[in-house]
Amino acid sequence: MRYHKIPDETIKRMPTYLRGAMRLSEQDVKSISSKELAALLGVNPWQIRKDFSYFGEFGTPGVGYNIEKLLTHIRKILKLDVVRKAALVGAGNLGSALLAFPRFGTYSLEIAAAFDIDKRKIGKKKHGVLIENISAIKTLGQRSIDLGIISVPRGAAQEIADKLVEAGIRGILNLSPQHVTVPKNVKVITIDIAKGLARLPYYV
Amino acid sequence: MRYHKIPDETIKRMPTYLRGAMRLSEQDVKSISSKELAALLGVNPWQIRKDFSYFGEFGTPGVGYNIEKLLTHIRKILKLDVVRKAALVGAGNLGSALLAFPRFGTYSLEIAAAFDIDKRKIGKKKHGVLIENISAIKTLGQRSIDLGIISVPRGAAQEIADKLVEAGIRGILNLSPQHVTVPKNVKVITIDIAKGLARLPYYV
DNA sequence: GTTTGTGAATAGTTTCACAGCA
DNA sequence: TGCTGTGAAACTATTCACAAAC
Repeated sequence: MRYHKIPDETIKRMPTYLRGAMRLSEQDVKSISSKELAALLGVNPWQIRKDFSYFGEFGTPGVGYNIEKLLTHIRKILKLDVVRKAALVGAGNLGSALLAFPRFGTYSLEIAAAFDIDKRKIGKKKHGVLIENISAIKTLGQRSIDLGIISVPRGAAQEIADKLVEAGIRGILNLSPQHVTVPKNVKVITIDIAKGLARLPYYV
Repeated sequence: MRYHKIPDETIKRMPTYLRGAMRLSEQDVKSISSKELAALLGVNPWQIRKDFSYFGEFGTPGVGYNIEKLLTHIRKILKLDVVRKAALVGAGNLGSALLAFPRFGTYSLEIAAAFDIDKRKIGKKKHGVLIENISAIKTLGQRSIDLGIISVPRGAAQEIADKLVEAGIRGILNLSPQHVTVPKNVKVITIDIAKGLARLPYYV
């Protein structure tokens, strides 16, 4: 394909394709057609082909996509070809659940630091990660951690976002139901679980 | 506005507007302009006006939107004007975190039942909700619970979805990283937290 | 003067259909 | 024959600009 801006929707689907490729790799599958991969992931075959085509040709007509090649490509595209370290802020119920998440490893992601305001938690380990004082966020710059996860109550979200930005964080996963304002060189992705559930009755 | 199909993207934004209106109501604000509401929520004013316009005229030119009217309208649109009961399946780390979630109440949502496969958890209460045996899912139909939340490991997701559908559940929030197939009269919304984080390095 | 509601213009995304390659 | 890659068409959503309402 010539030159094209890559649709954001395509980027949103790439982790799904990565996960699919990982699964197939574990099962020692060597290659797969867009049709089979589509069935596995619950999407359309032409959508997969179009998405992949934005990044150049990596399939073989008549055969399909080589799994190992797919893995390498997608990891490079998503910049997940090296382990990415993230800092978790807020080790409450949701935060603790994230520390125990086995899924991050699939994407070469690692929660390398955790922070909380609660003195009873600070200094203790949760799922192998030491809980540090919020004030230590400023040391993140020297620890090659450039992603942040906000799982604090709504009222504290903006303040934490500011601290993370100041510490040199470049991407934030915001799990609070609060819009946070950041400089435009920092990317924020907000996921509000309650909002997902709130949308369901409409369709029922 | 004449007749128009409502964009799904509009529906996705409605819970955000509802949350904003709730906050303003608590602060005893009586009315707000699209511009002010937009600033509060981090969206565009014309987007808000367009979204609202799909449901008829509920603003006053020169003044703005009446908060109480807004609340009533959005709740009715999202069918959140009555309390909606949901069943949680999987009371592990993430599931337990959801049981403690204060946010669901904001949207008139209530986790009214919880199920797990682990015998040590069954019969005990977590955050006020009794953990029942997975086999009791079939009783949901008689308990006026028509929403389900799946927070079980990937491998069990489809099986749980099937059980929920069989019990008469109409909407499912799937928090596992697994595509689930359901009859087309059932709506599934999948939220994969790890996928959100996995997308961040791309933008960094 | 201020702010809504909305047709029209623009932008973005998905789907199709098929040429071209293995 | 089977499957990819991709322009073009169809569809969906966002942004604009301004008439009408307060």
